[in-house]
Amino acid sequence: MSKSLKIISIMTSALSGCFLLIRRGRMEVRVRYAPSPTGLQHIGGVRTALFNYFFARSSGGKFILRVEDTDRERYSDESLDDLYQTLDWLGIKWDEGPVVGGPCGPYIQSERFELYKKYAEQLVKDGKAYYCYCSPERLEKLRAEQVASKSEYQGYDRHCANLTDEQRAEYERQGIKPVIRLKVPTEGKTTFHDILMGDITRRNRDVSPDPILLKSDGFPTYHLANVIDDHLMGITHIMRAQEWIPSGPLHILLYEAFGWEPPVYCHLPMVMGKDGQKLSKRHGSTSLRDFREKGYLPEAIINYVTLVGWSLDGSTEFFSKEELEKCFKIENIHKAPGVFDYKKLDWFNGYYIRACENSRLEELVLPYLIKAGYIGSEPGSDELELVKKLVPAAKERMKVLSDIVPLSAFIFVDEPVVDASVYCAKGSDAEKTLSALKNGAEILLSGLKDGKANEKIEEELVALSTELGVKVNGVFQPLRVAITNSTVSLPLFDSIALLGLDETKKRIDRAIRILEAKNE
RNA sequence: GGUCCCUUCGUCUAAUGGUUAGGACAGGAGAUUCUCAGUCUCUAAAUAGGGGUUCGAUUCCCCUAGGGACUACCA
Repeated sequence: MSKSLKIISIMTSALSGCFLLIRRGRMEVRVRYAPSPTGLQHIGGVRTALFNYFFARSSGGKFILRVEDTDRERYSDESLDDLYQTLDWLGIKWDEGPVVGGPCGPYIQSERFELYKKYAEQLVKDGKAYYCYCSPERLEKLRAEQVASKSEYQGYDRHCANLTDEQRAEYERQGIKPVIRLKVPTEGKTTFHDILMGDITRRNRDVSPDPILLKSDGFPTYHLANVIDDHLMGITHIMRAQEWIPSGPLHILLYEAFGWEPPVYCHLPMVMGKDGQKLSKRHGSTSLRDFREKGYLPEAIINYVTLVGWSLDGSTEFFSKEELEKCFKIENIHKAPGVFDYKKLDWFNGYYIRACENSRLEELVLPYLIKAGYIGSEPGSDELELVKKLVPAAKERMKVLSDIVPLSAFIFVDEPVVDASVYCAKGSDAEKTLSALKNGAEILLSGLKDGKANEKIEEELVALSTELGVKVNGVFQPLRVAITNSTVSLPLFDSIALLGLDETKKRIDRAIRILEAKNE
């Protein structure tokens, strides 16, 4: 297909898309998530995606994914992969966009390359924009001077706003590739409406003067591509982070220059770190990949992230994706920025892990055990059996899936505690500890061999503690340290079941030897 | 510097003119006859400050303070 044909097809498909909207009688909600694939998907972006997605679903509209890959300097394939993977992992499906297509495609801006140029040139023809030949060096110098002089007026000095034909021809002869800049009016003011914030007005003289629409490489800047695509794709509501508020008036100016009706705006409160600054790497993990790798569940991320800057009624905490698809309301979005609380996310994640079906949890936990080298990369049936026993015992102790590794380490890595004092519980002494270990082992091992119920054995151990004149833990602690090599562990009977009787006996005998050597 | 936005417990938030200002996380105390976790109970903790309007302001208006964002051939 030739380039011009392709443009025509884009334009007509956009038209038919719009026609579809109108034909439904009532204006259908169409929102979009339009990330730039220049890095990994992070919490802030995902929250924007979620809000758009839930708003679309709850209002019976369409959720569109658009890839804004106009910055070829920072673009990476990895980022694009990560975008798809992340949305897929979260279970967010887009109605129109890359891969699935749609009536307003293509949905990847680099594939619409020629389109933007055409619109930008039209603006020049209409006298709404102009070619600028200023070098980056000159602009850099200009900026440095403005900063140094603390000038109230900052930005481009409109050096090329009124070039004569001769001047232009001369620049062209020199082979300078121009950019196209929008003529921002110096008089008057521009207002846009935000659902949350109300009307936001800015004097045109305060709008950053004459922003670049088309770069010298022929790619559009964000402002141009964004406005054109939002219009052609029939976007009705723009939900994006509040950091975009300052460019709102500029976008309105662009819509006016084109003679288009601007959509409704809804600027989302930002997600901050503990120090009140925009959330970033130095606050902790921000990329979804990080969270996925550490073992956060998608339902926990969705639940918690949605609750930063949104609430249903102030008391409902747990929301499934499906529930949010029904009850999400744009009016319940907050104005004020919110701090991302890692602890609360942990709490949600622990909750969702506990709510998880054991069979699913077994599968989720497997990669972590494999990565730790605890089980083979293709686990055998005995290994799977072990995991099956491990999961219910470890489940309510996990905040993230990777917690399975420290919780189960005692099974796979045997590093005995050689410090005798560790075996001794508070209120006990070396002699009683050794005695508790010996007698306790006897009760435990023979009881288990005879198939006695755990509760029965536990009773006998408690009786032993009374006999020795120590607290219950005075009996359990030496056994626990002997068996799990730690004062903190899974419950004793679970630990033994995971280890097997032979290994348990071996470890207890060893501990007895350690304590005896010490007591001599 | 300029422009714009924001302001209820430490954190996420509920209450929009009349409540002992509610819930949750985190914190503290206790219970659960094994540690840890979990669960349960209890507890401490807020309307940024100052002016108005009003019989009455968390809620409406103004000012101040604090915080944030933007001010690129990045989005």
